[in-house]
Amino acid sequence: MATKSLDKAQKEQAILQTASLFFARDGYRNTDVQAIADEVGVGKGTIYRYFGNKEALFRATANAAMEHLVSELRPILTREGDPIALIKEVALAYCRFYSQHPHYVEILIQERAEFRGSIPDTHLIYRAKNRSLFEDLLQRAMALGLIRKLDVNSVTTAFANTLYGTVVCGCLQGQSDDLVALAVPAIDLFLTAIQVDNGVTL
Amino acid sequence: MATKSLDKAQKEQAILQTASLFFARDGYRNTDVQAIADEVGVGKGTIYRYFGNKEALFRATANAAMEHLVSELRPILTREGDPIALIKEVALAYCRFYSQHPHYVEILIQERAEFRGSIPDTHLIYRAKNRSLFEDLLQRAMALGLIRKLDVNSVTTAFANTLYGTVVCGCLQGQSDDLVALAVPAIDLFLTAIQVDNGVTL
Amino acid sequence: MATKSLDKAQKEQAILQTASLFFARDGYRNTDVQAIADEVGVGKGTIYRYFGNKEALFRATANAAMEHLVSELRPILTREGDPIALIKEVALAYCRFYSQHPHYVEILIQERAEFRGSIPDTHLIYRAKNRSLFEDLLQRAMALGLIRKLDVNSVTTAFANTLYGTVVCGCLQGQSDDLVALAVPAIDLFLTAIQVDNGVTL
Amino acid sequence: MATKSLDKAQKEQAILQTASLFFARDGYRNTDVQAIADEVGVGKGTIYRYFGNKEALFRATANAAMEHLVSELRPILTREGDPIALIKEVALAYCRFYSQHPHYVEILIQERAEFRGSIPDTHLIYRAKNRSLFEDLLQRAMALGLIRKLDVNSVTTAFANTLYGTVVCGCLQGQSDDLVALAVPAIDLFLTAIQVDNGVTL
DNA sequence: CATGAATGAGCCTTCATTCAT
DNA sequence: TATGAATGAAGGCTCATTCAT
Repeated sequence: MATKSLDKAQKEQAILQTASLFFARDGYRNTDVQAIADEVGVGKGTIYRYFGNKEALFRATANAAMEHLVSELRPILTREGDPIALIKEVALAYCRFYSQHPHYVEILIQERAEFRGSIPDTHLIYRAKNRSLFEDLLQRAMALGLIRKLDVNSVTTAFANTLYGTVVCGCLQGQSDDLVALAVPAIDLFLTAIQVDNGVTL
Repeated sequence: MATKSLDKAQKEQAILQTASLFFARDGYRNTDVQAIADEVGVGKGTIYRYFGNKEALFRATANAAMEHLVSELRPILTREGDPIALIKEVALAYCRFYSQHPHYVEILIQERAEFRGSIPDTHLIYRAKNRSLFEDLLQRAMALGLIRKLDVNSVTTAFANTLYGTVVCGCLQGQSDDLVALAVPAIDLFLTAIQVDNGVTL
Repeated sequence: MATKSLDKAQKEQAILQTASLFFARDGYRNTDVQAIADEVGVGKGTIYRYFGNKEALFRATANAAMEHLVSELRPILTREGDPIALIKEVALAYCRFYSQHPHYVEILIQERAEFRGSIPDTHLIYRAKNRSLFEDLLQRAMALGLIRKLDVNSVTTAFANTLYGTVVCGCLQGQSDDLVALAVPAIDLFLTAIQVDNGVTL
Repeated sequence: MATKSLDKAQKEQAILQTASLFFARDGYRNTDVQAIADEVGVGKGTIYRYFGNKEALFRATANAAMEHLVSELRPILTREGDPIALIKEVALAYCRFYSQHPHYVEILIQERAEFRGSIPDTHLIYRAKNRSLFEDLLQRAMALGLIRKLDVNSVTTAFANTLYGTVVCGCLQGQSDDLVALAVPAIDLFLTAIQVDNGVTL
């Protein structure tokens, strides 16, 4: 055949892709590196050559998942426009992302389960790296008088945790294909709570 | 000596307790049943006699954790009084519980990681069994005109997911000893959102 | 109940009986002493009190089987009458015995399989103890001129091995309920061969 | 070194050979796969790679034994010449084979003891596959008027069982190095019985 | 005497990782 | 550079035996 073998980058991507699916479907510990190699069509040694060991391979999949997520959310977070609308939009995009890639949720759970404590959670690293963008949105909304004076940090954490809880529990309950619908009430409650004129001081 | 050895129930509890800590600290797959036996001071065979196999032992710890949680929340959920106050109280109790028993969070994560799909998640079974009590509180509050007309089911789910996300992410970030403080903003946002006179229609 | 528990001898017999069936059905190594105890309805400790250990229990079943066999064959071997007829009769009785108690065949195989070499085979001990009775029959027949001059020892061994082979292979092939029919041709060939007037010198 | 390690087929043979000896000497259940690996000088994993599991390894030894036996008997069974002489020759070869490889007898016993019923006995499978060759010899002898009119099937079974009984009992009695001498009387009795001019109708 | 809970040595099997080709 | 055969540490589970009650 013409392209008998993929080039290095393509092969790495193929391994990552397959590993991701296997880790999500079978769990980290139940996934045999050999099975990934067989599925991709490379030797087991190649995987070790590319990724060093099983743990590193796994982490690479977790990172790729988060990179993927960020690549979808960043454009929204950095877009001009009504901050309230953007907050809603990014929240929905977050849910839609996991709805389209439910195995990423499993990856996050697997990571925590297997490596709890030994290294910082990839999910939280990415949250930390990007939360300032979300906080900027809140600041902007506050400056425009669209939302009440709130502790931006606490509210960001609360919202992030709410979305996380919704996505994870939704997937656990087999509603991964409808995470958006599941999240809408939670998002609306959040927006309701932060907006002005509700006569309540938080 | 008087109490040379524990009675059957005590021994079972001791095994469950130790298993719980080991599973939480090392993960399900990284925990050697022998290590649990050694720590408890019984033979490995005794553990197998009591629980059948490693998986059953693990599930027993997950169940015990949930029973424990329920035993703390039920009295609040079934208490008379201001529903809004009770909602807040039960949410705080939920967080306090996990703050005091952070390893239970790990147990839930481990369960999902290892047995995803093969059996319904213990956490969700318990949530399902007890959610009607929470919904009753919302209904009561609604009847009293304390909160807006909302879809009780959706709101319950949203709130449960929020608390779950807060607890899990809090533990992941090493803030397990202060889950209550972490949750307060989220709880207040929720209460703000559902209460009347905020001029917003959900 | 009146006879709440069996007396010592009865209990020993019951254990032996059950052990025999279990060892034959499941094999020595696959038989759990606990299972025997449960089936008999006694404590496991009782079995150990009566028989010492699993191996001794097994040997006791092998011995009982052989005692049983001998108790059926002896009367024939020691009976007066036509030696040729008695030879045939004892051979048929041997086969009939195993046809009626096919699990004894398994016991013999199990014994050999598990204890090969470590102790003399029960089956062969009994054969040795009783072969002189068979040889007496041959001597008698020879003295009466009914059979040719043969080496009694060799012929006895040859016949015993033939019957053994027939019984064992018959059972292995699932023809344990018809060992007699299977043996008749072999027995007749044997009788034909040893009798006079066949013009052949062995 | 030139032949640093054995090639695949050689290694498989070495494992089979060693396994065969261990299973025969210690019994199936008492043989530790690790011990075989150590003796052969390979890792335990290698054995599992080659044979899958302990049972399959065992069955492979049983099959190899039978293939070996057949490879020795077939040339005789298919040779031209005096059928009576060939019958005697093949019988002697059968005994000589087990005399030279007495551990194969143990393998057959072990197989039956451990797997009774769960799978057809290897020994009997091979007997079934090759008995027609022996029956052909009998037919030929009958056609030539060398032996009486007999039921070929019954006689074949009788003879096979006789040889089996002789070999097994011979080995059990520690006479494995002289099975041929042990069998000669039985073989001669058989040949005497089937040949013509003995004035008896079976 | 009888019991059966407790024990722990023993063994099969898996799979991450290595390294000779 | 790619491969995949070989490795062996690790761990789940069983069950004969003991002994306190």
